[in-house]
Amino acid sequence: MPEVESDSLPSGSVRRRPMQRRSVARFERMLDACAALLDDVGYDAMTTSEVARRAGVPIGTLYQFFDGKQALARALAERNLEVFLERLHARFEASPPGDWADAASCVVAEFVEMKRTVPGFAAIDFGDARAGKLFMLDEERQVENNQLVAQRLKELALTDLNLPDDPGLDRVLLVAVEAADGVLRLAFRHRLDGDPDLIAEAETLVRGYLSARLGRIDNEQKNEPTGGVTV
Amino acid sequence: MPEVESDSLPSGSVRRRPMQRRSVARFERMLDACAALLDDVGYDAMTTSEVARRAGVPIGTLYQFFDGKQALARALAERNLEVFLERLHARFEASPPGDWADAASCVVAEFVEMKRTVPGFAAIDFGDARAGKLFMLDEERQVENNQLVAQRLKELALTDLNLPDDPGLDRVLLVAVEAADGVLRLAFRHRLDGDPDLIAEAETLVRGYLSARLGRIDNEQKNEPTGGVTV
DNA sequence: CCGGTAACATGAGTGCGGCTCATGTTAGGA
DNA sequence: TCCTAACATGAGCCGCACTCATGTTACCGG
Repeated sequence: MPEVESDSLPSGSVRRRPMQRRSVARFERMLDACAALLDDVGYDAMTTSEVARRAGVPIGTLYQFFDGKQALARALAERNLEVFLERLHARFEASPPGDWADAASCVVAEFVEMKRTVPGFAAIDFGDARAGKLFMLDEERQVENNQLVAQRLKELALTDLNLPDDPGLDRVLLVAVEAADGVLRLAFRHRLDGDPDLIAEAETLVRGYLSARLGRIDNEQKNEPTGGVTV
Repeated sequence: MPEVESDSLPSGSVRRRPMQRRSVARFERMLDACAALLDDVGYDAMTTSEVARRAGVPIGTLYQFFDGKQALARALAERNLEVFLERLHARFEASPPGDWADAASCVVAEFVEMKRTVPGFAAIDFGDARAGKLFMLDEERQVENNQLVAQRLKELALTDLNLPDDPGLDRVLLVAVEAADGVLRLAFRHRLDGDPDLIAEAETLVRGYLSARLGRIDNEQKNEPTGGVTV
């Protein structure tokens, strides 16, 4: 019988979620070790046995909780996504953006902050499509990666702020997330702190796209539902 | 085919380039087998021994020409990049685009055509950052992936068409390529022929960005050298 | 307090796939 | 015709992801 808490994280990537208190700490330690190792040597050179060694658990224990190396990274990415959404929530409450473009700037800023401060986040973030299968939680509907991220961002934007909904909003946000993610990953490839020019460019790109697609909130032009970007 | 051709491909990813005629055919066969296998099972499930088997060569021969599995994929990606640039050149000659936005549409169209017709291209294209190290040809300057693609596209656009150059053009093209690449990969993730809505959206995204950044050719506004996108 | 059961723990071992290397064969020039 | 370098070969090595048989601890009903 369950000793403690309700599962806040999606459990699609873990083999067995710790039920007793003693194993909860080990569970987190394994994720921490994974994150540290990702920063040190990268995903390919990371070995599961080294993760286990750094976490101070035998290799068998690791495989009791995670389906494998990829699932381990996925679990870390899921934890990071929750952290990201929490931080974004706090940022939205501190100074609520007025339109989608400003909201996009918030998202970019928080993403950059995560890259700079959260262990393992620079090496493999929740949008990372490494092996093409992170976040493929639902085999049939194939919800994965940035699609999930975009979904969560939409919910956050529609509840926290009450930005206007829009037909096709899902696709627009998905495209924006995918594009920004690519440029931002590029910005952090060669510089630990991120290339500021490329970061700015990512923000410009997504702001321009969202403004053109969803319109400013002050002059809401709801005509041209599927029209092109008129720059 | 000449006996000994000048190396048109960058040789950074091959261990030994075939000098004698007999080995040239095998070289290509190995790349073809790699491409077919990528389509069949994907990169992770692809084994070098199976590539060798399908190409009809012993495993040792494969490793005489390629540094390893990753280098094999990289060599294929390099070959695909050359094919892509040739096709793009032909497309430009057939109907030359007038500005950067139209040129971008050409690039997107040809990229989609490649995804649909070239074996292995859907699974791993030249912009694919699988393992994060494709096209890292130059260890010191770290020229890789889409950075190289953007470079080649710039040369092609400035020579074939004579579009106006621009300060910061390199970065703008790099961002455009990275963004479009991400969205297009998404478009082809779940549909062999590509999601037409997402393809259209990728085109919209990059057209809008380039128009805002580089301006239309008819009203060339060279003011605001580093200014934001005014949508 | 005492079993009983399920969660938890352990690490030697297995299978597999990337890659090597010692040895043999062919091509092309002098 | 011989010599050298390019080419060819496949059994085997090595490292790593992952398993499994066996043991230990926590929790609960009685």
